[in-house]
Amino acid sequence: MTSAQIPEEPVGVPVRQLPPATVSRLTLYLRTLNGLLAEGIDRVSSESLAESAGVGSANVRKDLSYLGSYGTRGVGYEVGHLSRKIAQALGLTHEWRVAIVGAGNLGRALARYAGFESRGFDVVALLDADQMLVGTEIGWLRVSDADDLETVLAKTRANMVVLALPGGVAQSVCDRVVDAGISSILSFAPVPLSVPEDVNLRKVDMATELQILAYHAQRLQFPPLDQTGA
Amino acid sequence: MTSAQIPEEPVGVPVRQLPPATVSRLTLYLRTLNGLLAEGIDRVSSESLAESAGVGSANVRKDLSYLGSYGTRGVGYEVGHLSRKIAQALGLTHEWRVAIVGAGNLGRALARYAGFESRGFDVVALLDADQMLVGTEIGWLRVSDADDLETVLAKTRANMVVLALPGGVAQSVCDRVVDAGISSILSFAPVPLSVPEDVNLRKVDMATELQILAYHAQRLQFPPLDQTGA
DNA sequence: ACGTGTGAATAATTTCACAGCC
DNA sequence: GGCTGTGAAATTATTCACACGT
Repeated sequence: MTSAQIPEEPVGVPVRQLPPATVSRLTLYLRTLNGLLAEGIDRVSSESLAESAGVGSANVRKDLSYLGSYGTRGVGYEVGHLSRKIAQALGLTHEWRVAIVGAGNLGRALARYAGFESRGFDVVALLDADQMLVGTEIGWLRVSDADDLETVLAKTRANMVVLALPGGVAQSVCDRVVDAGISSILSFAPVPLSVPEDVNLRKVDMATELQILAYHAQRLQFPPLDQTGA
Repeated sequence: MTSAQIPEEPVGVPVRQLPPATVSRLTLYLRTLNGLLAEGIDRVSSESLAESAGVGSANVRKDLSYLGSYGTRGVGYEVGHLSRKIAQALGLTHEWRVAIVGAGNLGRALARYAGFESRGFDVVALLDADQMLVGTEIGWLRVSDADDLETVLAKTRANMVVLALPGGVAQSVCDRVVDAGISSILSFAPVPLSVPEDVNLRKVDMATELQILAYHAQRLQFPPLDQTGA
């Protein structure tokens, strides 16, 4: 039983707009903090947060300062408290219901990915257009028919959608998702998608990441070749 | 103590180093260009590249100018040529052999992900510690025993490794991979990893992406209560 | 005309360095 | 002594605006 530590601040959302670079690092800090929590460690310095996130400690302190002054000078940060503050700033105190469209390899992997549940994202639906898959159980979900997209989204009150489908159909499904009123979309489709301005679209492309690695690897492994193109 | 800092490079040769932000956008342009190629479209403007990448056109032109002047004023860029130039700049003309460690849901999804092959990455091995999986066929690969990691990496001459495994074992496997001489690692493990400085590690965390979405969604749906004092 | 290429201007981000508090 | 919090400086990235070639 946790004794009364820090009085829960009556949510004031004292946070203004955070710099995008800060937002993405906050998720890294949060991950580290939750790991520390699990280990029972309750204090942490900007230095060690910095190390596990791979950034400088001044950067960490600056990021955290946007949330307010939750550290103790000469001591560090209290893990539980900081974790809660970051979660709050990121909007993770709300309930996020995620529908995954596409029950192929990736969609199935995502549907069973424990990391979602454990971090406050509730996977409420898994859809696919393939009639062979519709109705089958994957993880704890039954695959719904992608034809019923709008109905399923409404019924499950999903407020986020993950697109895990082939490039060919991504844009049309994306359009339907947008029309259904979803404004937060995470796409794993390896194609550019366009959405209205008020819709938030993030893209993850595994091959892209490998390409960036390739660029750096090339620079490490191979001497600067001179290639004056024909 | 590493003192690899170069205070200033008195270059006489054109600097080959690309800004990190440019490198990641180049992968987006490349994706678009390859799509255009497939459609048989052979010219493109910075404006339309910009649109599909979601950036400004001046940004595109600046990025491309680091590679040289491959556009034609008043006309645009020749799709095939530009595609090749970008691929070359990113080091995609080399042969990249990727070993995937972890044949769980995600590892399997990655092993069968067509996007790798089609973009010049050859998946040469899939490993797992689970004896139930070792020896089974996934996609066109037979799962190798993770105990034989070093041997498999050597035999397949893998030069990149993708970690698709649970957080608990990620660091130890990562260490072994590094010891085996791999210096380009893409991790999907939802934990911070530490590697020597000369090793290139990139991290993709699906939950992280959802968290960033959550932040923006929260700001859309629950407008910041404007109460600085009132 | 049109759209690239690019220096110059602006904005964002990171790093420095040190005052302030425990 | 140790470590946070934060203005100021440095660095990096984006945008502007227009000259230039086709």
